[in-house]
Amino acid sequence: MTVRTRIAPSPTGAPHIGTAYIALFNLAFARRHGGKFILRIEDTDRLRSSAASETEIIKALRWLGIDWDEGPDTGGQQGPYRQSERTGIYRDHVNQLWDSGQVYPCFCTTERLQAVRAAQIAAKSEFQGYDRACAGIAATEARRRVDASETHVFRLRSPIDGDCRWQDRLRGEIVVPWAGIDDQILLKSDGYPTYHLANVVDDHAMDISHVIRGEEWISSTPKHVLLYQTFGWQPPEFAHLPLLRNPDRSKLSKRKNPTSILYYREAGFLPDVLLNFLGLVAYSFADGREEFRLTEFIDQFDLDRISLGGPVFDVGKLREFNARRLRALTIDELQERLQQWRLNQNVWTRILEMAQPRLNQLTDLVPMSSFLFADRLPDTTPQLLRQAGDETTQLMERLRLAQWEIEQTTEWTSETVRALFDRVSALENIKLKKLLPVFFITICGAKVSLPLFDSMLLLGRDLCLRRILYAIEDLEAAGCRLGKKQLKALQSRYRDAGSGA
RNA sequence: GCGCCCAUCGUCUAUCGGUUAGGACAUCAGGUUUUCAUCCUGAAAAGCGGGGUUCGACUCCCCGUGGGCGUGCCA
Repeated sequence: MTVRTRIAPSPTGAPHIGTAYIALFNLAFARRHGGKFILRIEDTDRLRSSAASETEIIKALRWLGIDWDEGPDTGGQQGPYRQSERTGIYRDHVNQLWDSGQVYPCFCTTERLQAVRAAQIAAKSEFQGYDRACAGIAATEARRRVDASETHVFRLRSPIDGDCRWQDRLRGEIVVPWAGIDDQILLKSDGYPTYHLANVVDDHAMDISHVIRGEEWISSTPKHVLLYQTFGWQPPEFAHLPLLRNPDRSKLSKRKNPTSILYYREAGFLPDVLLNFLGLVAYSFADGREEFRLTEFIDQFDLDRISLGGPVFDVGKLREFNARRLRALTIDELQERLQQWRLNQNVWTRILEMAQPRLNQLTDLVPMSSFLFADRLPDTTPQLLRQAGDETTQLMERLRLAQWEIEQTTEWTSETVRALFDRVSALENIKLKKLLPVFFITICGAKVSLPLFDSMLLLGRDLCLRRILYAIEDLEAAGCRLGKKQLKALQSRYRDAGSGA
């Protein structure tokens, strides 16, 4: 059997460090066994998916040195590799199951579903999920309503008793009672497939032999196993990797850690070090080696050596690995790395264009632009407090709004940066000019600096986001915490303004 | 609530029934260095609890406990 593995990111935001982690193990396993590694874009969420995010994910993975044999950008025999371009395939498969009665249209409204859910929670019902209200609608009646273009989804009939069992490569047999699994939606009312359908159909169509993915998928594996059964297909081998964790052991999240791969690039981490580090969480070499290149990782890779405890992503240890690698470089190599990063002619030209009108002596240049080459700035709290005066609540709110805005922005251009600050100033009902000093301090470290938006472009989205988060962190430590209610109110104000997703 | 997954130093981990429980990062102490950093040496630091199985359990089983994930027309 030919080994074929895949990484299947959803392009709904910044490229996530967890994607790289799962990708690395899939890549290594495929290469180790002379197989193929595939990139498939799971853009079935029409609302949240974006082409910009897909581009960023591809760029980020390539920056790390992760390469795939087939994918939306490289092509391949079993494409297309973007699920939005395969909707016809999913539709055909659902129709096939509809004909055989294993799938049925469901006409329940979102409101009814919410009500059912709320009632189940209120009644402390053991079963929580869809009540199968539409499962009993007569076939002819269902057909008629669908033909009449009544809004509907398609659901898969699931067993109501017995157990679903399968072998996980790393965890052995997993047994899940069917009773806890409801009739899953396969096709949404917009005609797009859900993850479950698209994933199974594509893994089969693309001859994926091993599904190596995050632990968060274990609980939906029965749905996938059921789909393979229903289609009469041989399921792939499953291996569920432990999830990366925050220091508090919750699932790695952007609120508590930098999770964007781009942050690590912008903040001066070497791609090979980051990849090396990712190969060390949840995994160890049989000979205890801790420093390695990708080729060495592949050569010795053994899927069964993965450990199952959820590893904390320790940025401190990553930094130390990065330091060691940096120090081991020759000066020429170091220069090369620096140029690849940000210290190059092109960037300097852009800086000079901004700096020239502000220069009195040549000596002004480097101090003036040093913030463009830093990760964390010296504590900006005193400056921010001075700027805010008594209005510290407002200050915190503005930082939060900017944070949320940046998190929503995947395209990072002068237009989008400008637009996000326009939205914040509209939301706060003040002029942009009045709003910006706070962000000059947060991003540039001083109220007086090089132009903010262009600086932000140079720094990159995720580093700017980090600086805002650093500022919030520091201010909170200084006692400027927004109350739970205040934060909630701000959130709903933000949502109502229509900026949020 | 229900279901599932997991459990060794603070953190990442080794150990696949018999070890003084090993390494790495962080921490601390000492040494080298014009400062600092590097570098070297050393120290402190762990088997969640309770039952079994066994001549012998970190290792296998069960029950607790703790953590995580899932329970979406998100993936």
